[in-house]
Amino acid sequence: MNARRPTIADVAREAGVSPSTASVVFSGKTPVSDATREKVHDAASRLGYLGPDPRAASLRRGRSGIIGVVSGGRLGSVFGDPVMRTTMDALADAVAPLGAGLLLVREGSVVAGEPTLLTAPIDAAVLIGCSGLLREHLASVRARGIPVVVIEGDGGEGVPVVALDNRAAQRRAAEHVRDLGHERVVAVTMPTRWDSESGWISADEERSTSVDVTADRLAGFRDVFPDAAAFAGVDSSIDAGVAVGRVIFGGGAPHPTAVVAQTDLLAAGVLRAAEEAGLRVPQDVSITGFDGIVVDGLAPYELTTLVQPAAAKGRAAGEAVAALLAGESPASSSLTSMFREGNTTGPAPAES
Amino acid sequence: MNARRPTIADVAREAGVSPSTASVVFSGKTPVSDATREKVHDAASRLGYLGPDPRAASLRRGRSGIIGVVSGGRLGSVFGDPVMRTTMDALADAVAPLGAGLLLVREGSVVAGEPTLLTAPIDAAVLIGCSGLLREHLASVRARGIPVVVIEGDGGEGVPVVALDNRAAQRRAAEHVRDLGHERVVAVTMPTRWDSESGWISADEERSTSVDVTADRLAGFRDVFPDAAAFAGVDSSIDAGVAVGRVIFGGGAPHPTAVVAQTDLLAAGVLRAAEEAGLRVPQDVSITGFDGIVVDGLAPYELTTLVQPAAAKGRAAGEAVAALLAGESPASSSLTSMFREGNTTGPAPAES
DNA sequence: TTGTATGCGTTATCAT
DNA sequence: ATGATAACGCATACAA
Repeated sequence: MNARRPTIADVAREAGVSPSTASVVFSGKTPVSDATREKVHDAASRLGYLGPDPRAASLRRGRSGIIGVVSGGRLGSVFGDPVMRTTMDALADAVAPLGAGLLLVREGSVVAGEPTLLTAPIDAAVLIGCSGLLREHLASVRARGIPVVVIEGDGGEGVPVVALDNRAAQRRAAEHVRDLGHERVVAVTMPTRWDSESGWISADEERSTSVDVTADRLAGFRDVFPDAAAFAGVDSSIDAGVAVGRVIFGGGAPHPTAVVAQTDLLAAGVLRAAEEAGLRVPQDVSITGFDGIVVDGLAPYELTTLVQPAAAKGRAAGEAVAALLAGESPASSSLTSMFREGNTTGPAPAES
Repeated sequence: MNARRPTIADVAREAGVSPSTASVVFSGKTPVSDATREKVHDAASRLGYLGPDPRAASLRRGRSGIIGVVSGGRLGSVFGDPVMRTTMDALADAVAPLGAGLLLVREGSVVAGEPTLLTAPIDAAVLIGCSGLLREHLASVRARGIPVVVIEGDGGEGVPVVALDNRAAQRRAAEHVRDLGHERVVAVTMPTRWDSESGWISADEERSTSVDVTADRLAGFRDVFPDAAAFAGVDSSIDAGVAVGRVIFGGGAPHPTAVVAQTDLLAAGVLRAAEEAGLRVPQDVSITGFDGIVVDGLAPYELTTLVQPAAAKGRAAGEAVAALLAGESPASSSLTSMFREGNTTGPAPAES
C-alpha cells in the first residue's frame, strides 16, 4: 500500500539500472541497448509507472511545451469569428511539431485568480487581436525572457509581428466605393475597445481606439473618406451588423448609399438590415466587407470584400515562435489581402 | 553581466531575509510584516526579479494551474458551434478562481509531436464531445491520478459526467413530429465519427457510432421512428445542413414531410435547402432543431427546438473539476433541455 | 513573524 | 552504452 506514485528512480532501481539510463529510455535522447530498454519497460509496467512527470520535466528542461495565446474579449466572441478560428487552427498545427500546445489566456482576466501571462508556465506567447492596453504586461513577459509574437498589432521594439495590410486593404475597398461615385458613405467598425459599446464613433473615441485592427482599418477608410461617419458594432457578428444597420438605415435622414464594413460578418448584418428597410443591394446601397470568409446563408449575395490569408497568419506566427524558441530572431512578416469584387457593390444611385 | 535570471534565493539574499520569507512575500500564504515585505519587493525590483518561476512552482506544489480540454476534431469545427463556445466560456470562468487556465488538447493528435493528455502538465482534464476512441487514453490519465470530467459522454467507472438528456430530449422532438401526423420523417445527424463523411447512415454505421452525442440523440429519434432514414452531416453547421437538405429534397422520390435535425445549425441549413426546393415550412415540411441557439439571420423562422443549458454545462464541469482537485468525489450531474415550439413545425400535409 | 532544512522528479553533463 | 552527480527554482513542515 505505498500511496506514493512511482518515480523514475524507483523504476531504475527495480530494473537494476541507473536513473539516467532509465530516463534516457523514456526520452530516447541517447541510444540504449535493446536489453536495457526492455528491462526498464518491464520494471515500469510492474510498478505502474506511466512515464516522466511533465511538471518535473518542465523544470529540468526549462520548457513546458505550452504556448499562451492571448486574445481580447471572451472566448465566445473571439472564436465566434471564423477568421480567428482558422488562424488558431493553423497556429496549433504550426506549433505542434515543437511539442507545444495552446493555452488560452484571456486579456484583462475576467475572473480573479485566473492565470496570466506572468503566472502561467508558458514557453512563449502569441498575442492576437489584442488591444494596446496589454503593452505593459508585455514588458514584464519579455523581461522574463519569454518570446512573444504579435499577430496584427504593435508589440514594440524587437517583437516579431505578423502583420496584415489592414490599412491599405481597407483603403482599397474605400477607393472602390468612391470610384463608383458614392459620397454618402458610412464605416461600420469592430469595437474600438474590448469593453466598448455599439454606437457612432466620436472624434475623441476614434483617436483613442485601442484595438489595433479596428484602428488600422478605420485609418484606411479615412484615407479616402476623411469626414464620413463611423459606427462601431458591439463585436464582429452578423447580429451586431444588423443592429448597426437598423440605426443607419432607420433614421429619417437620407440613408448612406454605401457602407464600408470592417468584417464580412458585420457586412452581412448590415446587408440584412438594408433589406429589412426595403433597400436593394447594390442598387440602393452598396456594401463591402473584409475577411473573405464564407458567410453561412448569404447567398445569392457575394460580398465585395478583401480576402485575407487567415491560415497563413497562424502559420507565420507559429514559425516565428519556433524560430524564437530556437534562439533566432525572426523578422516580422507582412501578409496581404486580396480585393474581390462581388455583387454587393454598384454605382451610386442618381441623386433623388 | 550575470546571464542567469535571478531566483528567489538571490532576492532573499539581497533583501537580507531567508528564502522562505521571500517566498511567502510573493505567495501571500502567511502574514509578513510590512517592513519585510517592502525590503523584499525593493530587492526584487533592484534585481529585476519578476516573481516565482511557474515551472518550479508547479513541481513543488504539484499543481500547474492548467486544465486540459480535450475535444474531437479540429479547433475550427469545434469552436464553430455556438453551444461549444458558450460551454467553454463558462468552463473558463468556473476554473479561473482555481487559478487555472484551459489548454487545448486535440484528440487523436493531428500532428506528430503534439502534446497529449499524457505529456502535458495538466492538473485535470475535461473531455467534451469526444468519441469513445479516447477511452484507452483515459485509463492512463486516470492511472496517473489526474482527475477527469466528461461532458456528454461516458467516462467509465468513477468519472463524473455532466450529462444532457440528449436521448429523452430528442425523443420529445420526435414525438412532437409524430403527434403532428408525420410519417415520412428523416433524421439529420452530426458526424458519427470525427473523421466521417456526410451521407446516409447505414445500419452498421449507426451501430458503431463513436460520437456519444450523435448516438444518444439518434437513439431518442429511434425510440419513436425505429425505421426512418438518417443522414449524417459533415459537421454541425448551416452549410452542412444545406448540403444534406439538397440531397433529401433533391431526389425524385417523395420528399419527407418532416426532418428531425440534431442541431439548430443543421436544421437551419435544411430549412434553407427546403426553401430552395420550393417547399414551404411548415406547410410542406416540418423541421426541428436542437440547442436553442440564436441562428443569425433565420428570421422570421423560429425553430421548434430543444433549448439546452450550454453555460450550465460548462459551469457544472468546472465545479466538478474544482471538487476533484479538492479531493472530493463529485457526483455526476444531469442537465435537462427544454422543448420550445417555434413556427417550423406543423401538421403533416394531406397525402397527395 | 521569521529562519532552517529538505525534497518535489527529472534530465544534462561528464566520466567511465 | 551506461552510471554518478548535480542542479532546475521553489514552497512547505517545523523549529525558533
